[in-house]
Amino acid sequence: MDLDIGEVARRSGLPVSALRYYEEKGLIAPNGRRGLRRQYDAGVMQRLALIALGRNAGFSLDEIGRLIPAGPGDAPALDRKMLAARADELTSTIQELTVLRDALRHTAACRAPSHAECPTFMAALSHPGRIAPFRGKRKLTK
Amino acid sequence: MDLDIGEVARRSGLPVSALRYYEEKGLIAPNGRRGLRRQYDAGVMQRLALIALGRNAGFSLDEIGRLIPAGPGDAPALDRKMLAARADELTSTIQELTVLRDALRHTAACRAPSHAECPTFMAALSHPGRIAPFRGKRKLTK
DNA sequence: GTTCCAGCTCAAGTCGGCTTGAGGTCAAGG
DNA sequence: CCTTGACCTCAAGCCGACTTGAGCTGGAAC
Repeated sequence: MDLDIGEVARRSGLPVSALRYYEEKGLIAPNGRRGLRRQYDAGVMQRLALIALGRNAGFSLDEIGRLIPAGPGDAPALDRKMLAARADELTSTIQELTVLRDALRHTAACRAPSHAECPTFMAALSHPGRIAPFRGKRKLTK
Repeated sequence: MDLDIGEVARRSGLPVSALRYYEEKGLIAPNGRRGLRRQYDAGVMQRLALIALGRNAGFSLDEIGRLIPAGPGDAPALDRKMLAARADELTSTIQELTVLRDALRHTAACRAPSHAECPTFMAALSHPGRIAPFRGKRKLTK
């Protein structure tokens, strides 16, 4: 029992335009068509979940495409190396965010007359190498 | 002893084009000009550090502009409420990323013949509400 | 049999954060 | 004097991930 694109949109929370876009990018594909209409089988939902997972992990759609080629017989074949690498990156991202959050929290709470006089704040400011933005493609996710 | 834009670029790691762009957005301003050339005082470095901090925390340049108006006498006046709110958001972002990283790591290591047979993987997939992308402006930072 | 609705295609637009390019200015050095 | 190099302005372009709009189709309901 196949699903109309609208139904997939409803179930996934993604706009139909995004679904068509994903198709264009080769991330999903309808089972076939009924007339003009794309018909999806229920498995697409899992694939979308997987894509979302990837997006949340900071992969671009192109990377996701490389990461989860539709394996033969529909089980996505994941690239374990890429996953492990991203896991490591996430670890350092998490680390940075944690430092940042603590600094933010402290700064918000700190009652020094001027932030310039708060050592925690100043320490966060002079944290080495933090001025130039990440040059990576990490995005998380908009 | 004032700095040329090129010197600021060198010290901060930011391209000059980005510095001019920041100026256009009202985030930094030269001390004055010598001929046509912008001259910055050393304090700009701290301000850039602050901006970088904000970007890393996921604020847009516009938000940063609102967050750190150049206080009277050059000490930036931070909006403590906004900071606290973002700290809370960071906490949940961190939480999500941690779950994700663990799932990734596990998936990479897992030797089940197909990922479909790995319960950890499947659990990550069906984690509720994770399909639709965040609609916020969070970006982290590119 | 016409009015709808959901779907279709293709091209163009949007947004943030810059970058790039063309063309101009200016001080210092050979 | 003329070149070089660092800077200047302004307009346009770029990237990813979609969205929007115009104009079309095809089945179903009245």
